[in-house]
Amino acid sequence: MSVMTRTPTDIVKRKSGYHHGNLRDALVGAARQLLSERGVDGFSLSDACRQAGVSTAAPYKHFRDKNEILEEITVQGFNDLGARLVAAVDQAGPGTIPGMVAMGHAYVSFAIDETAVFRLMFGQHPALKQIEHVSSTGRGCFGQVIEQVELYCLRNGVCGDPRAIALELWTFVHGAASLLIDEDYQKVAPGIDVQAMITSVTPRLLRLQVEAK
Amino acid sequence: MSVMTRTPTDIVKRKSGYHHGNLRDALVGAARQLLSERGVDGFSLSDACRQAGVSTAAPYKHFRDKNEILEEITVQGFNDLGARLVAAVDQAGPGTIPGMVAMGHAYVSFAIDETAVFRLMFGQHPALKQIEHVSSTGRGCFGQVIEQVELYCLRNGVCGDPRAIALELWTFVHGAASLLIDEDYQKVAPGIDVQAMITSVTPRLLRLQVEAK
DNA sequence: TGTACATCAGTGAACGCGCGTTCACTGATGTAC
DNA sequence: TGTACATCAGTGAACGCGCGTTCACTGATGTAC
Repeated sequence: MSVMTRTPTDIVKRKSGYHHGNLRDALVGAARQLLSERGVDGFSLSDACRQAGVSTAAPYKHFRDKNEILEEITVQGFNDLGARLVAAVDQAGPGTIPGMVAMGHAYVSFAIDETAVFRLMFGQHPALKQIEHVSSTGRGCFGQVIEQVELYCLRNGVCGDPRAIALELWTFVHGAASLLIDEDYQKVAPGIDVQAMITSVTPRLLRLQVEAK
Repeated sequence: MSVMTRTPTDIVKRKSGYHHGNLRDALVGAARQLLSERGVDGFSLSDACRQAGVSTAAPYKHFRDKNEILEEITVQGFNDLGARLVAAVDQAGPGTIPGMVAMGHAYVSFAIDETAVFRLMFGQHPALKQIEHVSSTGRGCFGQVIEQVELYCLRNGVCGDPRAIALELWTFVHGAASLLIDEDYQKVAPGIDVQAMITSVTPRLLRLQVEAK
């Protein structure tokens, strides 16, 4: 039965009918796919096994438990997001407003492309929050935003606290991403162009520290 | 056994040992409490029955299924939030910046006080989003924010589109609430004063439409 | 005021389900000789 | 090059669990007479 449901990809990955060859990665891949299809709550380890064409006991040769797979996916997510942010700002111009805007756009794009992983990273999965490996990766991810704001402040003589500005940008962009993927905008502003809103708001948030009060 | 776990409140609610008297409300109350203790995912209808001191079949005399209870709680949540927003702006001054700030503070306070319900209202519970009764209540809730922004714009001669400004305010404040209740700030800015951040950002978002570009 | 009866909010036992995890096992692989 | 063997990534059957929901039932309530 499992032979019949085996996809070409699986066959390539397998070295033989018995040993999978790369089950660890295959399971993470299957989990990511199911996560994005069914959402965090609809995801089960058993499904991931079925998808990978392997018995439900097999994962325990590679992972402590179900949470360890989610942990790995979450850490990968923070690394992916971080890479996307850096790539975006590097291309659009570090220390410039377009660079900051590009980071905001990249954040939202990531949330759209990897909705389930995004929810895992920032949503309420209490077990994951406590794992040092996960939260330190997340911290590093945010650190890159601060660096960029600092660079912007230096170059443009903005006097506000870069950390505070970074938190404001993050807050806005995270709100946009959340309301978008949770489909809350749809009720109220169906055709909203979130990326344009970010383009419009970012420069204001960046320079406001100057003219505030 | 269920007699032993009955709380004084339950006894007051009961008219006799057999008929509960007010089971519908009692179940909604129990569900809300369990929701806030254990979160949306940890909540089960069976637990709510246990809490109400009633068999697991009893709810089906009052609700179609589990989702109908969650639906009721969500609608209540939108009404509560709407009432809080109106009360806040009325007290602080309709059409003024302090009034708008007060609405933002009230939004975040609601998320803190009613975290689980907040997640139900805005998070990913696909079944609820499709129910017209739920989404129209949510729409009404946002409508009040727009009204306030319109009033502000009228009084202060702001030329931007009130709807767009309201969306920006909502986005920021929702991001703040989300990052706060999901404990994402803690990793990165443990002592952050979110309400102060809203106080600081709101006036800027409100007048920015003027000086944009 | 007292009795017969319809109503319907409760009971409690049972159901099928899918889950995460464990267990003793099997068989492919790669290494030592 | 060929064989013996240790390793360990897989199997598949089973487990206990709690869930949402259904079922025939029971007994308290309120109404009609």
